[in-house]
Amino acid sequence: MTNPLPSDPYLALSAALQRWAELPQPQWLVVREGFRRRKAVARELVVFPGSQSHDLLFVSRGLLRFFYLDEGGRETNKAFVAENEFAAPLASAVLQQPVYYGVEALEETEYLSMPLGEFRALYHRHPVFERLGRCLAEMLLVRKERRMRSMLEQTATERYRTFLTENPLLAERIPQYHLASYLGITEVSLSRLKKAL
Amino acid sequence: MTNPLPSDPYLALSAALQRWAELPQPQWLVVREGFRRRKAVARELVVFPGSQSHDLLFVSRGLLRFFYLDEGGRETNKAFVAENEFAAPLASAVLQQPVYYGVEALEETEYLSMPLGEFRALYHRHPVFERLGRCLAEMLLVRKERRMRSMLEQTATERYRTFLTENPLLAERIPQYHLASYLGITEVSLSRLKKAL
DNA sequence: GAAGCGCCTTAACAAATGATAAGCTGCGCT
DNA sequence: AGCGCAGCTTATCATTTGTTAAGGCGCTTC
Repeated sequence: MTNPLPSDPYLALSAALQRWAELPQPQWLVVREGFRRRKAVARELVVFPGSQSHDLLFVSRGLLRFFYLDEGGRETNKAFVAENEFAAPLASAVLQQPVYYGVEALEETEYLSMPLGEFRALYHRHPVFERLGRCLAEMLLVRKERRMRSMLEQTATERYRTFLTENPLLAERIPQYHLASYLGITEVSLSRLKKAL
Repeated sequence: MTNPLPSDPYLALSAALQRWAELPQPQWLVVREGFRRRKAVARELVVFPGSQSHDLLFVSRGLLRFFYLDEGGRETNKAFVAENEFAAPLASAVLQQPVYYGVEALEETEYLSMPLGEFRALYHRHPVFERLGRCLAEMLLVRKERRMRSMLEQTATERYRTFLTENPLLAERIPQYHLASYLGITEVSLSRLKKAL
């Protein structure tokens, strides 16, 4: 049985943005205009690696997997982004490079998408947009900082345990082999250290 | 023989900021007022791990080493910051937590320091400060993104080679065992893979 | 129910890395 | 010169992780 009253993704977006800055109605309308509503079925490729289009994403339902793709064709999971979370190829945009990762939907996913160039152009229009941009960058930084520290300080086993405690619900939605890649090990190795409790 | 005309660190700071946004004279003076000039001798501890004071740093001469300190007392190098580079415990400030890393001068270092809380308070005073804050966060994000990708996709050997090609001069200023820690391996292991060319 | 597929586990072996200890080298100091 | 120390290397062995291959389990599809 699905939710009989599906919440408006734009409502969720508005709430998320308001947590960063008080967004006056006129400016909110500009943002709302920029974001397009999109859907992806499970296993659908949302962003193709090497894409020239940079999009700011906001997931309202479902789960996205972000992955690097090396020359050998091997994937390494970079992040998982679920409900009410943002994602953006900020580094690529700043450096004016094509997006170097791909995005795949792990479940049927509903999300909002706005060209990052368009969003960044707003910075010059009104200070509140600049603030949103700062908060976006800071949020991404905090996320990456936590991950970086975890990778440098912890062993694979510790990283796994940490992930489970911090994302108990999310862990059940992610296939083991994708989680392993995210933790920086192989599926076999993860299975092994799980057995060792 | 030292430089007979030592450049003004504030001049370097101004140039660095101007690269991010056109900073009008009055606002520049506010920033300049906030930054204090400091020096550290080689091996001096600039920031003690767990410190409650969050500082925005700008190195004008020398080299700083940023390191995590785990419960067992073991250090892991998080970053090296040299001339004309910024560093800031943005994640800690955003989450309102004590700084979870330490900073040590690897050489005699001259730097400018401003309380991060003071800097962030400026965001509400003028849009140009907000822009500087955004650019600061974006820069830190780009730096961390590159590092993260390198850690996930590359082997220790590849990371070492990459570091050498991208920072040939810096590599010679960093002791091997500190570089090893930065690369996520031990000093012994680095020595080993160097021999294997 | 048989076949196919996705996901997970297990086993056996190879490779990479850690831990510990010992020794080498350059350099500053007295 | 002799000493002490910091930084680097080397050797040895233990541990972790990767690789490859095989099989199990549940689910869907025909």
